[in-house]
Amino acid sequence: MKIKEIANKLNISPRAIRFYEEKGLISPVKQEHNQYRTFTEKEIWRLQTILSLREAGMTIEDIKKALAEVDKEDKEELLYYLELQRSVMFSQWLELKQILETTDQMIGLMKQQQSLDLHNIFELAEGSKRLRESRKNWYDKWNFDHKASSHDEYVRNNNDEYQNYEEALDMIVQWVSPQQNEWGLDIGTGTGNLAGKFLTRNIKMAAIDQSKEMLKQCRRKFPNMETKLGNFLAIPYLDEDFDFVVTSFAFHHLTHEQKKLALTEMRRVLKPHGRICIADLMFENRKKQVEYLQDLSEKGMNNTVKAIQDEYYSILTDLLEWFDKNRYITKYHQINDFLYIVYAVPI
DNA sequence: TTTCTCACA
DNA sequence: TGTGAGAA
Repeated sequence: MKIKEIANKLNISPRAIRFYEEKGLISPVKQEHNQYRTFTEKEIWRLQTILSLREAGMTIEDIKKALAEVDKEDKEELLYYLELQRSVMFSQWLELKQILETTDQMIGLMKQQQSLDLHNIFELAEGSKRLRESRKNWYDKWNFDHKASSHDEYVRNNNDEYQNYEEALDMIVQWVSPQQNEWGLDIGTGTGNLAGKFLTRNIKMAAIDQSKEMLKQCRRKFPNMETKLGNFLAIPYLDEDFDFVVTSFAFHHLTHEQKKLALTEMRRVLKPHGRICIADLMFENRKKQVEYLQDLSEKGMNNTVKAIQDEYYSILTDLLEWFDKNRYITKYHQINDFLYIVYAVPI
């Protein structure tokens, strides 16, 4: 088939088809004598795929990568690209939503004061910008993709960071004690251990993680769990979706600023009565953190100091304060030196 | 008709 | 991320 025929068939310009070729997405054979391109069924299918992915908002470069996976017939990798795409779109949606909110607040201010209070508006804009950057600045410096295959074993054998692991997970299930028809979300699920505990109690669960390799393991262990690529700062679900949100041993990977954003995100995807349960490594308060780090550096354990600073352990009192401000009733329990479990129910 | 190239938004 | 014009 010649270029105009498929152009008509697919409702695009011949020019666009040549453009896709130029970008390396397709490579139709050219006839010897006149250099006309000829297209086979396979190429039409490929073009259709390109158009669909384009429709889904993928850039040419991303489509190129995705098509490479199609060529390799790697279903899982293609799925990953689609999910990655979805999570990117979700972040963009959240950003737009946030800009909308900021604008609404500005409109509100204008109406209230009948004049431009530049200072207020500047603060709003700054706040919005900070949130956006906070989202953008997240990256996986711990390389969880790399750790995925040995993660479960590491957890079992690590009596430091993952001390009382099973106990903590069981306690979350117990504290949340979900009803049969409820639906929960596990953020930073890793290989799905926490979500799995709910699932085996016949509770419908969604599990998200930013690492595709972790999710692979998770799907292998729990084939009927819903899994999605995503993170704390852009939870890939619509508003008011879940009855409860849980997370274990993951919250400390966020900076303090990002933690607040994450809590706001959790509240967004929760139904109004939705509850939150977090098990993680924390300091009881800021004073204890300072003292502990001082103590360590006096002992010359600078590596440990750095490790703890890098992991941004939560401050229990900060967390409780946020919940209090946002009208939650909380209870918490200290499991060991650093491991706490916090449970929050809206008033 | 189609191809290619250059410029343009 | 495409499009338009013009020459071959």
